[in-house]
This record gives sequence, C-alpha cells and structure tokens, in this order.
Amino acid sequence: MRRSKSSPTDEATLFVFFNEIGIISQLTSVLFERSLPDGLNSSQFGVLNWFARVDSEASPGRLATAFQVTGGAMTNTLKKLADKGLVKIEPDASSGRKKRVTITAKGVAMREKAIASAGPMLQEIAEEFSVGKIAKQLKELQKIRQYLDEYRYRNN
Amino acid sequence: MRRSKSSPTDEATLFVFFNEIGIISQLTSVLFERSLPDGLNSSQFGVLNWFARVDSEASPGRLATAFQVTGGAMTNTLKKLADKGLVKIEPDASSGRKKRVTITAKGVAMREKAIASAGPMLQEIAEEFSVGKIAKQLKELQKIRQYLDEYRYRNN
DNA sequence: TAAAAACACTTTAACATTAAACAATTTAAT
DNA sequence: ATTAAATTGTTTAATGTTAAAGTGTTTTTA
Repeated sequence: MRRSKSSPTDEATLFVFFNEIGIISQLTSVLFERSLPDGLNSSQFGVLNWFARVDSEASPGRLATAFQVTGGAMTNTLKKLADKGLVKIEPDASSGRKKRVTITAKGVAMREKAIASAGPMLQEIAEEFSVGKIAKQLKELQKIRQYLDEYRYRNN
Repeated sequence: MRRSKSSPTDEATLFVFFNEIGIISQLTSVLFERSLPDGLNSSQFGVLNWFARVDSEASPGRLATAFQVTGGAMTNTLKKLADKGLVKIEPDASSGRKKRVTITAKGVAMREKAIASAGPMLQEIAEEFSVGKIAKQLKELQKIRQYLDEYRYRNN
C-alpha cells in the first residue's frame, strides 16, 4: 500500500476502473444485442437468464428490484415475454396482490439459443486472451458485485 | 490451458464474465447517476468525461460513434449540454457539414463536481478492497476494452 | 371490526433513444 | 463542369423507461 489511508489517488483509480467496466459493458451489450434472435431484446433476455442464474420463479416486483427498473418497465417486459410464450404469469396462491412468474420450456430453449448466438464472438475472444486469467478476474469481480449488492440494499 | 482448442467451457466462462461486468456496470451506473448534480444525466456526463479522457474537441458524429448512439441521440445530448453552457458548438472551419464541439470552463468544473459527488461511495469501496489489486485488474480490462474496440471497428 | 396505511402491480404522461427520412455539403466519376 | 454518390447532422415516428397516479389487496391499528 502506497499510503496508509484512502486517498484521492485511490478514488481516481476506482473511478477509472468502474468507468472502464461501463465501457466494456456498453461495447459487449451492443454486440450481444445485435446477435440476439427474433424479437428478443436485452431486457427480455436478462429476465430469461435470471431464471437460470438465480431462481426458478419470481414475482414481478422481485424481478424489478433485481434489475433496478421500475415496476412499470417490468410489467411491460413480462408482458412481451408472456406474449411470446417464454414465461408464464399466474396469480400467486399466497397473495392476491402478487403474481407468480416462471420460465417455460420454450423460454429455456430461447435463452440457450440466445447464448449460442454469442458463440462466435466469445470464441474469438477466447483465442485472444487467457481464459484461465479471466476466470480468476471473474472471481474478484464477483466479490465486488456482491459488495455492491449489499451496498445497494443498505442504501435503499 | 485445460484444452488445446477453444471449448464450450471457455465460452461459458467468458459469457459469465461479461455478464458479471454488465451487472456491475448497472449497479454502479445507478449509484453514480443518483449522485450526479443538478440536471446532469449519465449521457451528458459521459460527453464531458470524454473530453477529459480522449480529446479536447470533437464533431457530433465522432462522439456518436464513440458512445455507440445514433446521431439523433447525440444531437439531443449536445443541445442539452450547450443550453447549460457546458459545451460550445460552432461551425467547423474545415467543412460546412461538420460542427466543432468543445468543453467550456464551466463544463470542466461540472465534470469535476460530478466525479467528486461519487467520492463517498468510492471511499467506502477503497476501504473494503485492495486498490492495488484493482489497479492490476484495470490494466487487464483495458486490454480487453482495446480488443473490443478494434473488434468493433473491424465489424462495422 | 372498521378505518387507515402499506403493498403489489398496472396505467399514463413525459422524456430519451432508435431507425428512417430529410436537408445541406462535399467528394468522386464521367 | 455536371451529375451521382457519400457524408454530416437534424428531424420525426415508434418504442422503452421513469415517475407518478390509479386500482385492488393485505396488514396494521385504534
């Protein structure tokens, strides 16, 4: 450590770090979105992917919180997904206010198709960079993400 | 290397890696946007920050390309910035089609104010993580970003 | 148990972004 | 030189997101 306390220089490093992450996110999002099949957009893919990453069912409100969008936006996204038969929306047995959203078999297949569509780009990158190294970085990023998630719930 | 050729497993790692970057970007963007002063939004800050990061002047088209937005969106963002006196838009002496955009002193001050507004959050993170380690990661991320930028210009 | 408050989701108006059409200028082709 | 093509930026219609208001349900409280 160059200094014993947090300093403007440390903050500057972090700012540039998160800025860089934002730029990479922008670049890859555009590439990925472009490769998505049919009328699927990023928001819709995000929801399908969530069911693979996190849980097999959810309420619209839980999804809205997870993606940091308003309830209205999630209502809209889920409607689109339901129209395409990629998710199922039912009344929640436990409460008349809630709804229960689940992914359908068609939705699972669509998620896989969407991920496969990014294959060529990912393969090119895999040839250029050490995936082992990236896997190690990933672990660090996951820690940072976890921290940010906690930070978010602390400050809501 | 576990295998001699790129494999589905490598692609999966990369997919999760970029997914994680997207989530961190989302979380930090919301936090940062929330802290922004006055009527400044992310797009507008992005343009001000670009003048500090990349060049002292630009055409609207160059900025639109840099941020991967349409010309129309950049027209709109620059109009907002010009209305607030944060950038100056002039006809370009070298061509009647182009315009020349520069940041004003007020714009520079606004950028600094905006970055300062993120200070408390960055400080908290600096206390939790090793900034030296993050600085090393930053270098790797910059390589990846550079590659993605080249990839983008190759596939346009 | 009746009234008030909180909660979950949807709808609506305002705003940002995109794709496409448009206007103006410059470059290229013949 | 003229005409056609390409370039640069703006405008417009459609779509997605937000904030706020609206609807119905559940929980709290008095």
